[in-house]
Amino acid sequence: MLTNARLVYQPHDHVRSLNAAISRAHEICNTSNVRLTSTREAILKLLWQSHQPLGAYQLQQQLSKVTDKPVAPPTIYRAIEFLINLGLVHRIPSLNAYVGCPFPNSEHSNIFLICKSCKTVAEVADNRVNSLLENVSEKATFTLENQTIELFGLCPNCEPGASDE
Amino acid sequence: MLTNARLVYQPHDHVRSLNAAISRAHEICNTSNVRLTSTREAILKLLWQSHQPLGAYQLQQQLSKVTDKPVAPPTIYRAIEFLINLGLVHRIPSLNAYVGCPFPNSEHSNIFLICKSCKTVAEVADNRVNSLLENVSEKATFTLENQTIELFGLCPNCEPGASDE
DNA sequence: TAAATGTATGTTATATTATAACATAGCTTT
DNA sequence: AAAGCTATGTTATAATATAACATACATTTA
Repeated sequence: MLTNARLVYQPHDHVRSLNAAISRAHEICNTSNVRLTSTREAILKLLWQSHQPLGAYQLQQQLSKVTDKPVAPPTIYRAIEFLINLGLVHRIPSLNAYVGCPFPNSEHSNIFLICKSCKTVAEVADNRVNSLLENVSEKATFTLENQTIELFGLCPNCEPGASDE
Repeated sequence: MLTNARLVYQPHDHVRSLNAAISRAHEICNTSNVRLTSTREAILKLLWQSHQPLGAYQLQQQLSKVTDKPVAPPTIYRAIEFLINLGLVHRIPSLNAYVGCPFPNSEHSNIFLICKSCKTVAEVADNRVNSLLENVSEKATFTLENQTIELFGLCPNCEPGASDE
């Protein structure tokens, strides 16, 4: 099982993990022969810095601050679309919001753990889920192509019985 | 495994299944001591008649035709909210659209099989999925409350190798 | 190096989805 | 029939997303 749950739920070195992730993203773009322009990189950074998913208009505000000039929605949506196509970012449909993918490039099952209290989103990939859903689809004679799994509940920090409360 | 896949994917007697479903809905409302008013019932019928999920503004148009008078968005959203709370209707977040639930009242896992081609949505409930996701959540120390699982692909009627092509 | 081409961004307007706030109507109990 | 609750009507607007066309920037080719 692949997950960023510990990373998300615990304090950690943002700068270091961010730099690694950005290098990784540049590699991925080079491989695909596409450009990680400054706008796209900025959006990706904003998303990776936040464990809460960000909406397009939140990104607009934040990008506008960073670049110190106005930014219009299409700019944001274009960057998001680009990043999603590369698997660097995911959309959380029930929140109309976007998160950086912690393990880009790997085939995975897109399971999001969405905390109802603090809105933090962790991502999990588990092959057993993939095969079970494959099996469920087959039984219904449905040809599965991809999936989005949203789990709502409480993260360890917001769970009433949490140790540090 | 509980599913309406056969019903959805094959021709069937709409009127009969609709009447049964409406009676069922009335029972559920009586039990909960709430009212299935004519607007609410009309919305529910529209959703049950369609195997494609309907958006709020599609429902607005259709309801307006049925009742032969203008209907404003809040009317639709209120009815939808009411029906969702009773478990009679589900929202499909990635489509911003709504479907009638084929097995209201039963605890289930909300697995939607969404056909990319014809947009038809079937629903499946499978306890194995529930327990696996429970397990996945535990491993991430996440307390699971509820979930939405959207599977995208091709329904049997749209699958290239379908028998009746 | 300049023209040609393709890719990315800027800009304006508008579509689509959803909700807030307050007024009116319609049951239901007393 | 008055009071209280639930549901609906009405108007306005918020929040999310895209269309369409103009401009700029990058990359190749001549």
